[in-house]
Amino acid sequence: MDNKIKLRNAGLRPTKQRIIIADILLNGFNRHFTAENLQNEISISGNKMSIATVYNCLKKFKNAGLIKQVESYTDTAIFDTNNVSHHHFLNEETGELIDIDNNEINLIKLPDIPKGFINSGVDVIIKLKKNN
Amino acid sequence: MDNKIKLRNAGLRPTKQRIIIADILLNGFNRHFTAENLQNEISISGNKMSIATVYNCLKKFKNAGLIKQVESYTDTAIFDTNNVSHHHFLNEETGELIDIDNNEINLIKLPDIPKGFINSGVDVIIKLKKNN
DNA sequence: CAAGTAGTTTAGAACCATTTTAAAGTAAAA
DNA sequence: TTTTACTTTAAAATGGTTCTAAACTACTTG
Ligand SMILES: [Mn+2]
Ligand SMILES: [Mn+2]
Ligand SMILES: [Zn+2]
Ligand SMILES: [Zn+2]
Repeated sequence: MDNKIKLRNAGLRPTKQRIIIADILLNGFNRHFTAENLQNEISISGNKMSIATVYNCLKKFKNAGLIKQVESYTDTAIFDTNNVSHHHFLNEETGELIDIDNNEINLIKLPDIPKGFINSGVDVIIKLKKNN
Repeated sequence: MDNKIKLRNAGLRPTKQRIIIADILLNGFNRHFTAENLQNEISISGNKMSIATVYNCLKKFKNAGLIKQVESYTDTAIFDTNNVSHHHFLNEETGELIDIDNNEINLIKLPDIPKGFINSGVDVIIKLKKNN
């Protein structure tokens, strides 16, 4: 595999562990996974890796732009006295949320809903950063 | 306060603790907060409540429709081999995510961005539930 | 190649938000 | 009033993630 080279190009040392992970992840098929998912696949591939290393590698891969992490917006549970359906601005610096009325947003084009499912709600988050 | 009545109408027993929380939360001003935020405000109001009770009450309030919880989509960190900006379907039953290309979604109307900030990215999550 | 050094891996501990446990307390029902 | 179901609580448990610090390994320099 040229995953060794992919790692080098990304500015990462091609360690044994990183190559194992690159072989699993960087094969052209996109997927979502947790650290634990990945550790299991590493086991299945006949290797063994500490969970700390799995997290370390994922962080490096992410910072190098090889993968992304799905944004979560909230480390801790956030409650909201506004119990009407609405969207949010997210101040990326502070984590503060600001309500957006549903009628302030208009989604003109929606993707086809996967067969067998129905749209049960759309959430829009507009991230904010300071203007200069 | 008629918060005792509000609680009754919501099908909740108006305990001392629930009334303290209702007095803080259900005053007509909307806000976002964590369990810890609320516990602090309870202290400031001259009362004392265990964190377990704060969580218990928030869960009850939520199930009764008095407040909402901001959705987080992920209890655990989810990584994504698709490192191009994109949106997601969320299977609410399983937590599974499915990619949506950015060009599959068109936001025709956006709210005014708060003064001093710029839009640094929009995330759309379309929740899915089983059809029938 | 050495030898040095900077970066990496690891087991295990720590962290911390949230949930569970189980016992004591309280509100509503009978 | 007595009973029953529900609620509160301190403390322990849980579980994902990060930290610690020691062993290891990839790269650099001579
Ligand atoms: Mn932590
Ligand atoms: Mn947990
Ligand atoms: Zn809100
Ligand atoms: Zn994705």
